[in-house]
Amino acid sequence: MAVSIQITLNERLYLRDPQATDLGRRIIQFAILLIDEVGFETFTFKKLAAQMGSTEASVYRYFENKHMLLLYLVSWFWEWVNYLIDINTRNITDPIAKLKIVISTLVFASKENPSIEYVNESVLHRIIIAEGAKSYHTKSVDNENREGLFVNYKRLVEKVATFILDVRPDFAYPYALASNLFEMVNNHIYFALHLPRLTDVTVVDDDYSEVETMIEMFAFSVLGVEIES
Amino acid sequence: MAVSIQITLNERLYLRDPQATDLGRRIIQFAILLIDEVGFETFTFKKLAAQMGSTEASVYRYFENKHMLLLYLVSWFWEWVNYLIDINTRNITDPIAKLKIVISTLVFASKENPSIEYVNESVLHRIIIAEGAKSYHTKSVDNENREGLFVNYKRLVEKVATFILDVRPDFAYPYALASNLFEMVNNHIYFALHLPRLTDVTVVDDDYSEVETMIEMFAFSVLGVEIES
DNA sequence: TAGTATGTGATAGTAATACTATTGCAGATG
DNA sequence: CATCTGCAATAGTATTACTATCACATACTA
Repeated sequence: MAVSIQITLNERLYLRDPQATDLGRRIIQFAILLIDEVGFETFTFKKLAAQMGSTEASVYRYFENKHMLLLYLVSWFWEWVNYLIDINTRNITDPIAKLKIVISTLVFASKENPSIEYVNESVLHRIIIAEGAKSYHTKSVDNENREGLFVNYKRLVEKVATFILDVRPDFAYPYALASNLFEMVNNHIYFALHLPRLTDVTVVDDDYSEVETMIEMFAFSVLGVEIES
Repeated sequence: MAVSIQITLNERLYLRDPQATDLGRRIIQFAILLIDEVGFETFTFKKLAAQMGSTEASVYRYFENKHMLLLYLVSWFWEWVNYLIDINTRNITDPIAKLKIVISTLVFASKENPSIEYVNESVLHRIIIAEGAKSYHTKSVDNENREGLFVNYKRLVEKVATFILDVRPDFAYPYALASNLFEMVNNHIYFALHLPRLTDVTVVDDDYSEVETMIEMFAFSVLGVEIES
């Protein structure tokens, strides 16, 4: 069952709001599937239009180019994770428990329930893992950052940083630890699948629990907190 | 003064060995400068040839495409770091000291001495920081990994993993910690420069010492080792 | 010394990519 | 009834990512 979530994103990410029209939602839906299938570099608006039974020009009315579309998807994902973390930590007061929930939400994002019909969150998670870093590794980062195109991610990192400070108010690197948790989760899922000699964890049949255990161990030992297994 | 270092790389990275000819070395030299200047996505062999006063077709005789050229540069860089680590840890027996040297070598790689005339290591380091992740975030990772195109990086991670085990033989995640150190160094230098709200460190005038301090703190607290400042 | 392989430059050409512009039409809205 | 919105269709351009061929200089080889 689809819960009605309103994901609010920076208007500069798109030319026309894809959430507002049928074609827009189909663009999002098929873009996720196609990028996952062929990879971001070989993905083109022409191929996307062909898959959707629409035209290249129509897609260009929604997004300036494929990079903006990627930025949109990435922002959408982090805003969604942000929402999940809010829900999952509601009524939780213990800061350590909250941080554990953040980690498990990150790792198991794709398995969560509240969903939007036209977004396949599980496939989108794969895209974030494989292509997410490309969204900010460009010559235009500084301009795009100035225009607020990364706010969703930065806000999320900020939220986790405050959770970290709740655990240890004197910790010197709350933002770095927070962003590192995000990067590490994605990287080690990717490594486990493609470059296993760069990690110690394994992922079999979409079971990411080893990643969760490892990230917890890293996070809490950096924070000097003993956790029971 | 240029020390004669022989950097040995997988032959499948190139069509013709760029280290062996004058044109080849010029390709490497100018490619590093041009990628740094315009970014990898807008970099083309045509522009490179124009800069060098050569032709597109000549560049294509050395590298299959620009992705292979990036793989070459990345491999070259890690092999060079590997060499630096070997030199810097020679005669060091204390495992903690060795790990510290690894971290400072990583952070200050671009400032190191032994250099090769046609490679601007400092600019190359910037490329690795900004574009390095793109070398393995492609649909062809698995094939390229099978062909051994990532061995230099994997061997380096393996070496650091053994250093980590020297510090703490019972540590459960030596490879993950090692690869995370590499990723973290690059990420946080990049964040400090472009997305400062994702980190706590600052980089002013190419001074990466805050990054070094932070990475040391992370590494040794994960390993449960007290370090004096 | 003639012959051949190697490295490079020059030129040309193709298919795909990354767009932009214009027209026209159907359905909803005022 | 007029107009606005969303969308499809068509066309066209500049650039990208190659591939192929030929010519020429040098170097090594028989």
